[in-house]
Order: sequence, then structure tokens, then C-alpha cells
Amino acid sequence: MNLDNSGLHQLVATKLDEAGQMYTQKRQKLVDALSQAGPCTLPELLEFSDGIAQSSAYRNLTVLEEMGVVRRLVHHGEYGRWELSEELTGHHHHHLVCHSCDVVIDVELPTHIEHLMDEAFEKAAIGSKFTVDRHNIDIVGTCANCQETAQA
Amino acid sequence: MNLDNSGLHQLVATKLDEAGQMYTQKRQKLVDALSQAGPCTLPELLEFSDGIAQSSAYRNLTVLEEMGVVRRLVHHGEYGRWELSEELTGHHHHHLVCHSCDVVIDVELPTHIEHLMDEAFEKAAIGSKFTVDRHNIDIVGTCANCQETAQA
DNA sequence: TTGCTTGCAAATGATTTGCACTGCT
DNA sequence: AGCAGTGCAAATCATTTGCAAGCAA
Repeated sequence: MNLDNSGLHQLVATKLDEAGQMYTQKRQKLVDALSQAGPCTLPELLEFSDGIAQSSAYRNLTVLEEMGVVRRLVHHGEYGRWELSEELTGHHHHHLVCHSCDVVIDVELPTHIEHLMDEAFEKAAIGSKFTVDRHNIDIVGTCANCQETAQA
Repeated sequence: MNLDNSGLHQLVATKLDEAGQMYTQKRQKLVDALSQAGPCTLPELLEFSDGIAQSSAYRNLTVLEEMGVVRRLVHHGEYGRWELSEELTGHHHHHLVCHSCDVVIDVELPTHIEHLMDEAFEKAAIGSKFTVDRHNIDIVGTCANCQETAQA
């Protein structure tokens, strides 16, 4: 179950080091889990990177978020979700969100669509004198798993 | 501070009646507040439609949500937000979200952009065998108020 | 009277925090 | 030694729920 995460870890290590933060084994485990499983809830993270106390996981995720390594997502499920930041991965993406099981899957959109949207969002924001920084898009529906379950 | 909400109330009344639900004065107050103030947190709703107990507000909002009258939004602030459902208002819209004060403002996008996005989302979902129902877009940035405050 | 609505107070549960301890440096 | 990271247990706080009263059909 090992991909090549050395480059990723290198990046994170540098980032944390520059900010005077340690890249401990627990933090590495969290980053590993996120890089392999995509957006995760806390229980999922505890399972994947086993041996971490709940409070330590929350604390480490908070640190990693402040360092720009991870981002916290919030949807309708009971738990928040965490993912590697776009700043870190370099991939701008959006989310498929299943309204049945709350799973979240990453998707990328064609660049020209992103451009069109950015323009449209800028224009839409003018009327409210709102300065746009970024956009989050949730494509809400039913995941493959829940479709099967429903017809069974 | 009164707009013409009679049409709105008529709609809601019918909807609730058909489902065997009462359209009580408290529920009307909540609908009034939402129709005038846009997406509101619970404390905001308690202030606007004063005289409602916290627990009653939550319970009524839950009923109204099940009836398709309101929708619950979830962002990063401490409170959830409630808004009138698109099904009720007939206006598909998205949200400007201020990452400084967490305020949420409605915006509509041009129809042709919505079409382009829908197509793109459908295509993006195919790879994950995901059935798309709808999309939520948050345009994140800084609201007019917070821009002023920042430069002051 | 019967059942839904309401308010108060208590419970719930994800997340946060206090504190004592372990382990780098 | 000194300071950051960790686990456990306790606290926090938005939201939910139990229960006794109020109100409409």
C-alpha cells in the first residue's frame, strides 16, 4: 500500500521546517493517509494511521492546516473532512459529494471551464462589492456504491 | 419592514397543509425572517423573529426542511445557516461567502454559464459512476464590510 | 379529549483544552 | 535542562431530546 510519497514528504518537511515545526511520525502518517485515501473524516484517519490518539490527530491537523498542508472541508455529515491542500498538491479540484453516505471524491474540471467560471464569479461578485479569492464547488448526487445499495 | 410576503406564505401554507402540518405563527415568523434577511444563523433568526425559544426554532426549521421549505447550509462558521429553498423561491442561486466574518450573500449566475457548468459536472462525474443531482457553489472572498474594516 | 406545538432544562457528540508525561535536541 | 508532541480525561458548545404545560381541532 505504498505509493511514492517521498516527494510529498519532502515538500511538507521543508514547509514545516521553515516555520519551525516538527514533521513527526504521527504527522507523516496523517499526510500518508490523506494522500492515499482522499478527503477523510477523523475516524477514517484514526483507522488508516492507527496508533494516534484522537486529540493528537485533531491537534496535528490543526497545525498542518495553519501550515497550509491540509484543508478542512465541511459538509452535512457528522464529521468534518480533511484533505491535502491544493497549494501542496498543485491540483485545483472540486468534490463529488454523495448525499446518501456523505463520501467525498475529488474531480478536476477542464481548464477552460474553470476560466469561464472565474470570470462569471468575478462579475457576479461586483454587485455586492465582494473581493473573490477562490471558489468551492460541490457536485451533489449519489455515489456508485449507494446506487447499487438502493436497487438491491 | 414589510414586503409582500402574502404570496410566499400562501405557498408555504399549502405545502404544509398538504403534508398535514400546521403553519403556526412561529413558523411564519421564521419564514418572514429568512425571506427578508437571506441565509441566517440561528442566533440571527432568534433576534429577527423574537419570542421564539431556541429549541422551538431548531425543531421548526427541521420540520420546514423536511417539507422542502428551507434548506440548511453548512460552512466554516460556528453556526449553520438556513435559507428558503430554491424549490420554494424558484430562483437557483449560489453564495458569496466571506472568510472573514462568515456572512453569506446570494448571487445568481447567467443561465448559459449554469448550462456549461452542468454539462461539465456531468462529464466529470462519469469517471466515478456518480449520479449528479445538483451543485452548490461557494464564491469565497472578503465582503465589503470586512474590506473596510481591514483598511481602517 | 386528543394530538401537535412550545419552553425549559438536561443530554448528546464532535471538537477543544488542561495536565502530566514522554522524547527530541 | 528545556521545549514540543502525545494521551487521557474533562470541558465546550451547537444542536437535539425529554418532559410538562399550552393550545387548536
